[in-house]
Amino acid sequence: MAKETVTSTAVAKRAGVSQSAVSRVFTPGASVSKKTAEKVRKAAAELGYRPNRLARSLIKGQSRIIGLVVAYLENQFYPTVLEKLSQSLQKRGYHVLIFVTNIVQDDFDKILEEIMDYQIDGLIAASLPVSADVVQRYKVEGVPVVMFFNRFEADDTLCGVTADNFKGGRKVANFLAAGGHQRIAYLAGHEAAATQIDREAGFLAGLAEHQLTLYSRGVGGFDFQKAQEATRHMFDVETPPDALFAANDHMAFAAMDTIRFELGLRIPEDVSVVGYDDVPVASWPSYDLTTIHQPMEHIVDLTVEVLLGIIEDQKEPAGHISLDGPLVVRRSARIPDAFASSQDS
Amino acid sequence: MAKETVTSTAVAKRAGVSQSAVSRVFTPGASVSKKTAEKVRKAAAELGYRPNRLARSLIKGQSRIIGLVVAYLENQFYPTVLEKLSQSLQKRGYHVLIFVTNIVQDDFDKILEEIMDYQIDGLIAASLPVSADVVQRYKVEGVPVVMFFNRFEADDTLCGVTADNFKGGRKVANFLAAGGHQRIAYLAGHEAAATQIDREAGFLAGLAEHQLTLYSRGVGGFDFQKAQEATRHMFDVETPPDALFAANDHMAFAAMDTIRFELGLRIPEDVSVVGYDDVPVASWPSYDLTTIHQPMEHIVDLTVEVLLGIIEDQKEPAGHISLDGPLVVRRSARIPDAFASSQDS
DNA sequence: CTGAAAGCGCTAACAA
DNA sequence: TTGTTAGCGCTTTCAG
Repeated sequence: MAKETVTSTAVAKRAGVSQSAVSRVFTPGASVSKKTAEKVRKAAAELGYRPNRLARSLIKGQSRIIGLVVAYLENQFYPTVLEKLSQSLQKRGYHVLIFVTNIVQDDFDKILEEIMDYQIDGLIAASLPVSADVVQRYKVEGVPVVMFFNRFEADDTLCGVTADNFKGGRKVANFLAAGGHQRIAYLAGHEAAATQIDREAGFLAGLAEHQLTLYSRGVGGFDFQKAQEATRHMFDVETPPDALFAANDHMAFAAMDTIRFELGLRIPEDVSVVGYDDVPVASWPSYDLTTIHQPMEHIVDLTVEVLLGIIEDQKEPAGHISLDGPLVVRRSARIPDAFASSQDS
Repeated sequence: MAKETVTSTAVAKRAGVSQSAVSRVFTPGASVSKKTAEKVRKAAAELGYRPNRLARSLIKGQSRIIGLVVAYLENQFYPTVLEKLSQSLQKRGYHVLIFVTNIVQDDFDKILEEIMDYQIDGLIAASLPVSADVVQRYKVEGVPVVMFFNRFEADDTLCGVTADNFKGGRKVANFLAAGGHQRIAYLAGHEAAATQIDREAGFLAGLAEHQLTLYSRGVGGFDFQKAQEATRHMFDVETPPDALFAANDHMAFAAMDTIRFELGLRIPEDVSVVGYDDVPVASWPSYDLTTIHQPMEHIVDLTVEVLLGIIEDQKEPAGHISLDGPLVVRRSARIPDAFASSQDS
């Protein structure tokens, strides 16, 4: 019940050594004799002593806390990322202070300030539709920032790891073109979002390479309901699209449900649907969605590595790294012969 | 670039006041003259000063950090919970240090120690299949612990908020019985899990009230694939079940996919399926799952309230609170006349 | 290798 | 209302 803090001084007294001796025992590379260490360890164990990280942080000027700012947590994609990230960081002795934010700008600024107050050692920002300079400001304040699943402006001073959304979009275009589709539609995400912009750009570029243009375009804003509405709208025409590329899986599911259950069309016979992300649900039989796989584990690993590289080894930020992800061919879209055995494109 | 820490002393110097004056300006209920406050604010702004929370925490003995330990992050249910929780806490000036753990016991102990090192003000543990006494130990050390989505042993000293899983299970039994089902199967989760045990107990109790017994039982361990296998197994008999209650939605989806696409049975004509949780996907047209709704927001709110009550007002732990959740009637299960308009049971 | 002493940046009595 | 003075629990010189 009583929250009596066991301090290093208490341990020192009990072990019959100085307080600094205790400190040394709990400091990895310090020089202590075996005998002292033993005495101290014993006393510490008896008292249930554990060093106070806050006090240590205050001195060392580093907290071993990494701030994580995420928006869009409802996205099916994040849980796994969070898990990986947190575990990966834990393994290296860091912990994650999490901040969930809406997309509202001023919120974001306030949150960022709050984070900084914890003297975090680094910041990871995911999927923030934020102008680079907001983050920039904090980077200048001395806190390394790595972004991921994000978009990077021409600004080369920020570093980040991301999937190559442009390439991914183009892959989808190739795939759909190879499938002989004639009326290809695109279901866009949140217009300002990094991923949205790049995926669409890549997709359009890919179509152009095949002398194709977009048949129609709807905006789903990465939202299930909005995606459904947009789909209805795009298909409510004399000759509906024969293929649809959704900017992420979440919207692809929405579209598929609408196409099948409201419009009564068959997938992939009448319409091919392709998504982006390869979230777990994509492989569920009900959807069996053809989609671009995000090399998530790889992205997370790299993000951690880059960030800790900056923090611990003063390494220069690596700039933008973008990782390629394969097209996972399932059965929601017509399969061209060339892709018959699910290979990458 | 240079990470020069702006301290309160620097601000004091610039404002021409004492360092403690600066401190007071940034301490909510302190007495400072308007004039001083202004001077200090100005100087602080110019220097870009923000108080160092770590230093403050060291003195006050409280960090305004809440530890959150979660297992099973892959469950579709958590993202939303995390978001709500984090935002709710942020609003009250606390932040969340997150720890993701596997179900391995010794891992858990280590993690808990690490958390404590941050001098967290409170701990929220979600869905941990952990013996009460591990957490107990920490509670004794003076850190309030609230668990949620969890199970509570007879041990009444721990407090927690949870959905009333027993009642929920019984509701499902009533519903299925009212639907005239004769061969009712149950798809169990992780055998040791809190939710699993209570839901099944309630379900069986409910069946008994209607002179029914379980037709068959499979174990899916809250895992998609395992749930599919268990379903296959349960239905691979001469006369398969005509109703299936899955211990959570995730497994219900797995079961539905197997029932429809592998077994070629119709839902709900041939088999009724009911889940538990009411995750977002449950309302998607492909599944349209009848399920017990978890009053998640309510649970989260209450959890925060209880925890902060203990921390800030020294309130006595409230013991176990369990919240009732309604049955959401959709179309994955035959609808008895009595339930025709989707009401609670 | 070890103890003494000086802080890290801040809050909280205590006088003034 | 203010400045002065102790620390919070720990790390880190600096002598010894």
